[in-house]
Amino acid sequence: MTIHQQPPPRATMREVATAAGVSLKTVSRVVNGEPGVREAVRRKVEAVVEDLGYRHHRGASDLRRGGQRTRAIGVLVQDIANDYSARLLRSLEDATRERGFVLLTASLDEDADRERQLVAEMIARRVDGLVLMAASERQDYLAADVRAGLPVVCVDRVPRGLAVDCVTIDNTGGTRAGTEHLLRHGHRRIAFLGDLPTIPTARERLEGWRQALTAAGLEADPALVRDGLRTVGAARDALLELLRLPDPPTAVFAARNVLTVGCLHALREELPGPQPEVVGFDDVELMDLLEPRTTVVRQDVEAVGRAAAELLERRLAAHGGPVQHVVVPAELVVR
Amino acid sequence: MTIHQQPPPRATMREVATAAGVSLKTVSRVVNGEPGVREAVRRKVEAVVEDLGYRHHRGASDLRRGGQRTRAIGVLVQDIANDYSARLLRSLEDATRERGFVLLTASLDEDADRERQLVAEMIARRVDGLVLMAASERQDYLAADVRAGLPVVCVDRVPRGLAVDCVTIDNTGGTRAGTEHLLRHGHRRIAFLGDLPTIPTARERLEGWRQALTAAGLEADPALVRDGLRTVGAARDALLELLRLPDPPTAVFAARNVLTVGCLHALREELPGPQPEVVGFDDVELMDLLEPRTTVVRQDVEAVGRAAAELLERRLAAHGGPVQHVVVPAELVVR
DNA sequence: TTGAAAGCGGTACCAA
DNA sequence: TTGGTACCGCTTTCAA
Repeated sequence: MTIHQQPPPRATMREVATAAGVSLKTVSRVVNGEPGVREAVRRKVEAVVEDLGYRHHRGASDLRRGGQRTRAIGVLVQDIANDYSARLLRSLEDATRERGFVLLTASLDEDADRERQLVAEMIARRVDGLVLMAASERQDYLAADVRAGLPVVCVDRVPRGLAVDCVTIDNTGGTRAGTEHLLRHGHRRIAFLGDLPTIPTARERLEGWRQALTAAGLEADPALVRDGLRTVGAARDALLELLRLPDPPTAVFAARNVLTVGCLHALREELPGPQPEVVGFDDVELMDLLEPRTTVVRQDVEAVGRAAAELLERRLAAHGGPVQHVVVPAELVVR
Repeated sequence: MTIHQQPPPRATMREVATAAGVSLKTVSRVVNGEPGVREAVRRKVEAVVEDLGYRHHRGASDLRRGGQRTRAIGVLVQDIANDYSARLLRSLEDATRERGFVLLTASLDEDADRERQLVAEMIARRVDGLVLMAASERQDYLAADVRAGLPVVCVDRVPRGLAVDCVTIDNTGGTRAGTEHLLRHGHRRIAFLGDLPTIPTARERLEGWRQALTAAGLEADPALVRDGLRTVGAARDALLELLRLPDPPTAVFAARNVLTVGCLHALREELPGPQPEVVGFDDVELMDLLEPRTTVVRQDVEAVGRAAAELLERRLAAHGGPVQHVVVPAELVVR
């Protein structure tokens, strides 16, 4: 017979108080480092705390203090396993750690339902604020909570239907710069590989490509656009397909790190014509060591995280004030 | 003059009850989807909930339910921005999401003090369990909490001074396999680049290198070992230095992803002699496209996450039972 | 310096 | 089907 011995429940303040022969309130004072306790009493209580393995219960404490301050921030990103999301998370962690914040994190996978569900979960847990890399088209479902004082900062994507602070990369400008780089190299037929067109960021990058071509007096040929690409394999296949066109591109702009990797894989295949030049959005480790050299538009993810943390803390300190939109410039890294 | 208008506090169940003209308990029933409420009343309450923007307060609920179930898991990894940690996190997320768990995440940066501080923080927040990629040498400071029923699973590193479940990679075996691969290629002087020797994982990998050499009847020359390496640059410099030895290595085993990248950078430099063959622990994206082809020991991070989640849930369901140690095999990917 | 009692936002038990 | 009351673990107020 297996007996599942329930471990003894954790000691509470009351138990510490009883064991130390003092009142509950005195224990509270000691645990919170408040003054007004005789040194001898304080020592006695601390000994019992140690002895009973007492651990402060933040939930109960927060509840009683009432002030809606859990010192937790909810962070919803696309995919924690993706380098971009992971680095953003890390930079948020660094920017908030010293003030004692803890991060509740989750991945959305471009799923709007998951976003709403997780946002609700975070709110139920009374996070002090929310950093959101939205998967949904519109975030108006958050309006009531924002009105109720929940600080929200959208990152990477501009909020729609909701007036909150946000931090984005200059997607259009970055893509334009990358495309112009290819134009300067004499390319006239430049393909574009993009993510789901439902993602604002993806649309902005497509727009940058279009702007660069138009400004150069070229037609933005729709036949050279492949979007809705989400994986390395899809990008690879798309590029190979483009190269088999009657009038194939001589260069390609890959609008996301995963897609750039896909292009580089495609270049290893038997190509029907000359090797196209690749420029990608997002730098990827080791790419600087690869032949052919691939120029990239690099985003300063750490700056995005820092800015988001700053905006959040400002709202945390004082609700109100106009909504802010920080645009972090993208840098062209020519290789 | 700036007025910081405090937003109205969130509506409570009591307020919903008053507004709906029912008792507090009835609202609780509706919110929790409990039976025993007339359809008309339920609808009325739901309307008021919507109207007042009521949001359930999990903290208060958990407190009253008492059962120590916050449905939150604390995950402490080395560095969220590192690919390995990020993928582990993601696989833990996937494995626990369906059961409604939320992840509290933080990076330790090999800092034992930070580990203790963050563990305390997690416990104060009453996480249901802890996944720990330890930075500390010994985890005995957790003994009281484990005895009190806190499920802890150590990942990547075997716990010391604490009897808890753990999931590790076969570091020694993986490194041995990688080193044997180099021996088969005829190499006799094989260098080893490793992380801080205080990290058990790093020591195990060094041991694998040693075992392979000894088994081949060779001396494990300490002059060919460089450890304490933490960055790409440090690994690069270390390899270049080794290659300038009077009797330089003809091959090198890099014991971590960052160090392998460093080696690949070194190969781009002006080398004093022939190019050494590199084998690395951890696969890195794009490495398969690089020349020279680099063989790697690949770890199944997702399997580690799944196993950790499984062990955790087992403890969550029923405390007790013998401590388990899952070893995930490492795979040699020959290129 | 110390403690008793009330209450934070909910849930459980039992009575109506 | 509904509601009153006690209470989860802690902090606050105020009195001793």
